[in-house]
Parts: sequence; C-alpha cells; structure tokens
Amino acid sequence: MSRNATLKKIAEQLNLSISTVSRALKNHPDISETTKRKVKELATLIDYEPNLLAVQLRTQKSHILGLIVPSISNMFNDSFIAAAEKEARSRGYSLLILQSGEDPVCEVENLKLCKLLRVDGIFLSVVSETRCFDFYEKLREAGIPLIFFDRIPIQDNYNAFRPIHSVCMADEESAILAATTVLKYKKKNVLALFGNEKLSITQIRKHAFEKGIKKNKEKITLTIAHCTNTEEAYNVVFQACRSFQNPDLIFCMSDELLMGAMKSIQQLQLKIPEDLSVLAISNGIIPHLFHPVITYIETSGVELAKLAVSRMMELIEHPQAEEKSILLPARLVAGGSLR
Amino acid sequence: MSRNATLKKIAEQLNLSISTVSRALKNHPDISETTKRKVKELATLIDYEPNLLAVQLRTQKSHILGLIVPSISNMFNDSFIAAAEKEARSRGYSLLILQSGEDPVCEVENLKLCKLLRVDGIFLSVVSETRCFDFYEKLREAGIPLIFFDRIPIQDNYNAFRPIHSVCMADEESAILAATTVLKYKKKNVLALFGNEKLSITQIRKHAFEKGIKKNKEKITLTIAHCTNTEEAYNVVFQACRSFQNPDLIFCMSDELLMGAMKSIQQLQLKIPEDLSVLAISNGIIPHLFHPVITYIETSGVELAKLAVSRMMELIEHPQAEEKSILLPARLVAGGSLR
DNA sequence: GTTACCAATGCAAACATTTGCGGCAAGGTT
DNA sequence: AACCTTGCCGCAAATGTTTGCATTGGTAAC
Repeated sequence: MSRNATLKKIAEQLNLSISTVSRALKNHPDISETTKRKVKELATLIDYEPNLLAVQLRTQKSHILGLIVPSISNMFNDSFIAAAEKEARSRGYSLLILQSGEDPVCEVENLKLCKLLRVDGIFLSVVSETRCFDFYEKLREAGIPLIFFDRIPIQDNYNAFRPIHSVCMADEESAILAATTVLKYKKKNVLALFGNEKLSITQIRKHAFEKGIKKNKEKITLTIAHCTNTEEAYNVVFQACRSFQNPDLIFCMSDELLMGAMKSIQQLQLKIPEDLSVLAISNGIIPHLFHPVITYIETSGVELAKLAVSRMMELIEHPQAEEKSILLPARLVAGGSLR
Repeated sequence: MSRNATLKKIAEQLNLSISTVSRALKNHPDISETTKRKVKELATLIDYEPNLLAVQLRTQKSHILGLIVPSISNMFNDSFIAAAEKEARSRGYSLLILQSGEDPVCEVENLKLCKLLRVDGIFLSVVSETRCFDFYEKLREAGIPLIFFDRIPIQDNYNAFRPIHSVCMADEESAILAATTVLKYKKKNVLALFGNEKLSITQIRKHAFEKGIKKNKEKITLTIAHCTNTEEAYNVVFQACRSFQNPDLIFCMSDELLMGAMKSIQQLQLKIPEDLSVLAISNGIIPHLFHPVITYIETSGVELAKLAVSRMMELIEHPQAEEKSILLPARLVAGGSLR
C-alpha cells in the first residue's frame, strides 16, 4: 500500500530530516552508521524508489540519450541502434529513439524535442538534404553534445569551416577496397549501383570507387547507376543483364541495392559466380542469405555504435572537447560470389 | 544569450507573477488579452521553452512510452517499432526503447527502469521463459498500463486467471490458413519449421497447423522441426532435402527460419516451385527477396503497432478499462512458390 | 574556562512549473 | 449605502530531490 514512498515519508517515520535520509541512502560520510542502517531498512521495507523526474529536475540531467534516424527499419540502422542501446545501458543511459522519415522539418522537430527533454546527448543520422547548421549551434549553446553518425551533413564551401563531431565508416577506404578487389579479379565490364546522390556517403563512395577503378591501366567499362531503393536496383540490374551490356560484375554499395540486384539475378537464372560476380558493401546479414554467400566489405553498425557511445561519454564529461571525425576501417569478408 | 528562459524571468521583466505568465501562455480565460499579448511577445523574443522536466515532475506525466523487446534487430520487431514510434509521436508521445536480449532478469530491470522514469505506458514483448507476474502487478498498482504484444506470457493453469492487455497477430488463424493452403495444393510430404518451443506463439501456431493438416482424410506425412535460429533452420532443411525424406513442401513459421531454409534450397539448387513448394508466415520483406516471391501469410508489424498504440491511448485515459486481448487477422499473400 | 574542532544532523534554497484559492478593484444591482 | 458580480491577477503550496551552509552537543586542547 506504500503507493509512493518518498524521502519525506521515511524522514517522518524516523524523526529525521529529509536531507539526512537523502544522504544516508547515498552513503554520505557525514551520516552515522546506525542512522544509515535504520534508513536503509525502512527504505527497502516500504519499497522506496527515488523519483527520477525530481532527480532530473534538480540535477538537470536526464540520463537519456536521443537517437535520431531517418528510419528505424533499415538494415544498418537497426544493428546500430541495437548495439547503441546495449552500450548506453551498460553505462546507465537510456535511448530515446526518433524517426525523421526523410523529412528535414521533422528532423529539426526531433532535435527540438530532444532539447526540451534535456537529453544528455544526441546521435544524429541526417536525412538526405539536410544542410542547416542553425539548430546545431543552438544545441552547442545549450551544452548538449551532438554526434553525427553514418550520414553526416555535406561539407560544402559554405560550412566547411564548421567542425562537427562524427563517427562514420571509413567510406573512402571501403570503396577503394572494393575497387582493388574488382581489379584483382580482372573484371572488364562492371555495373556499379549507388544510392541517393545527395548523401555524402554516396558521393564519397562513388568518387573513391571510380578513382580506384580508373587507376587501372587496362580498359574497364564502368557503368554507374543511382538507385534510391530496392525496386530501382532490381529494375536497373534486370535491364542491364538482358541488354547487350552483360556485365561480368555487379557492385552494390548497400544492402538495399544488393537485395534488388539479387532478385533480378535469380529471376534471370544467372549463376553466381559462373555467369556473374557480385560484390557489395554490407553490414553482413543479407549476403549470408544467399548461396554462395556474397562477398562483401563489412560496415559494422555494432562496432560503430560502440565507438559512438564511448565518444559520447567523453563529450558528456568534457563538453568542450575539440570536434573530431572518427572513422571505422572496413574489412573484406570473402564469400563465394567472385571469380 | 537567453541561455535558459524561464517563467520567472519573463515575470520579472514584465512585473507580473509567475502564475500569470504561466496562465497567459496557456490562454487561460482569466488573463486579459493585452497581458497575454505582452507575455507571448516577450516569450518568443527571448526564446522561451517550458522545461519539460519541471512539467513532468509537476504533472507526474512523462509523455514517454516504454517499449521493451528481446531484440531490436529482428525483422518483425523493427517494423513494429518504426510504426509505433510514428503513431506515438503523432499523439505527442515519445518512445523509450529497451532490449532484454532473451534475459528474463534484464526484462524485469527494464520494467523497473520504465517505472522509475514514470513512463505513461509500456509495450512489452516477453522473452522466452518469462512467466513471472509479480512485477506486472506492481505496475498495475502504480497505474502504469502494460500492453503485451507479439510475444505474450504463456497462460498455463497457474495464471490463466490473471487477465492481461495484449495485442497479437491472430496466430491460430494464421496457422490454420497455412494448413488449408497446404491441403489445397495436395501436398503429401510436408516439412514444417517452428521456432522456440517455449514461446506461446510457437505453441499456438504448431497446434493449429497440426490440427489443420490432420483434419485431412488423405494421408499426409508431416515432419515437425524446432529451430531457434536461421542456422538451425538451414541445417534441418539441408539434411531433410538430401535424405530420403524429400519433402514436397516446406513451411516456415517465421522470417528467420525462412532465411535459413532458402539458403539450403539455393545451395542444393532446388527449383521453386518445380522441385519444392515453400510457404511462410512473414511480415513481407524477406519473401520478396527471392524469385519467385515466396507465398506467405502476412503478419504486419505496422498494423499491429497502430492497434497497440491506439489501445494504449484508451488505457491512459481509462486506466481501469477491462483487460482485453486484441487479435489482428492475417491474410494470404500469393507469390509464386506454391504449385 | 575559553577556544577549537569534530561528527552528526537540520534548515532552507533551488530546480521550473501548475493550480486552488483568495484578493481587489470596477461596475452593476438592490 | 450595502451587496454582489465579474474580470484580472498574485500568493503559496505542491511535485521530490540535492546540497551549501548552519546548528548542535560533545570532547579535547590550551
């Protein structure tokens, strides 16, 4: 029946002051052992639990981290989120997850909500077009650390001078690794699928891949296609394989695109790797759904999340720490889709 | 420089009392129009935003909903979570997401955390073995609505009398639909893959499927296997197809199992539906990765989430509402994997 | 016998807001 | 003139903690 035990009730029962009770429960050295014992006994007896809302108000800390993504149901994001939740919790933080759904307005609203709720830090994967730094500045003023992950704002001439905290896969390195892998197998006719052209991740990967391929002396035909979803990838590959193009290797920069590509390949009854080689950048789930396993360059949401959370802890302790872009190196996971 | 605008500061500037300012911002009828105007002007000028922590403490409402799942990165859960977040937000609520990772202890800790944070309601998908009702009772006492979804506690003899709020797919109906579909195609040698035997969802689906199949007069060989993950499903199907069994249809009760089964099928170079028919219960992503598309019975996390959130809103308004189990009917989505 | 110090505890402000109740004028009614 | 509205506003309590600064009583040092 002790519906809401408070410090006050304990204090009254024991003829102590609220402050003494508070300190006793926290093992404050000022309080005598006997008092501590009595307080703790009564506390457990009446099932006392501190009211976190009051604690938060007093300390101005919520022990909650905000996490904003365009969409939760996305191969990469959900592995990141799952890992981030686990990491955060092990450090006493909870995760408040919000979706922006590719809408920049909604993204700002989400940021505002995080600020209103006094979250202790924010992880943000920006929606495609975002480029507005106004609100980021407000957060900085409010002392709320903001870490970009995976998708970061495009750094063009206008904002190149505003440094940010970020944690990303080493996209350039991944794409170069992909290109050198292609060269190693001496492929001549490559179809490369990239995502939304407006995303920095797309631009970086594309440039690096192109550069890597063109470095080769021999002649390689490289066809590049931009597909924003699985369906488009399916169509592009279907057309390419039925036409005179006949690529000998298909490269997909993401799981979504790989899914579309594979469906076309199955439909056309092309054999991997006999008829066609496949290479992808992936977080490692989708490639294992097929036989042979698709060779891929791993971008681990799990590892990235660990990095992000530990960086966040640093920033919470030292809010003035200098902006830093952290890159997580990629590695090649060999399947059987290359020959 | 208005680092933290408060009601107090506005009040001081305007020589008003805090309460008047508070009411003015809320359009309270007691306040004159001129005062309201002045207050609102200054409020926007100095960028006032109410401190939600204080509001929460005062009103004892956090406007946050807790959502606890065994794991976020799971085909079904992430679609549910994504939809729930969207629905909740449209009603002014945010989602605090926690993972229990198949650990009953962790599940209780998560529930406790939700209680401490004074969430306004909790969605819970239980981990396998959970059967303890002690804490649920505490939540009821604290007036925090608890809605089970997808995975609900097993209702055995001991707790059959404790009603709960729940929102689930119509599992029995889905399985019966699966069975009648199998019968329609006159299959004789069926391999059926089910998940963790301890889950209610598994038990219900298995019983209904078995019953549906055995209703048939003609002789059907039904082999049932329990697999707790993709890997196990892969192995079971591999063994079965290479042995003398040679099933003519494989039924998978979940996406995870389907993924494993399909990998074996590809590896063995079996043609669907010529060599083998496939039927699954799925939320609709995985079946579309293959060609032909796998025929499946749809369990929509999105629809379920909508139901769950609207039910939660009812419970928040009427906490004493009677316990009710809501079932969402399933439908057959025809692909090309049956013949 | 004053001073000093220590351990143990209490006071009260602060966090920012909401809200019941009461005050106080101005104007209208008996 | 006494009374009652009514419109506008402020007081103060309440939400549950945390924490800097007293306050006590006791004991040891000088």
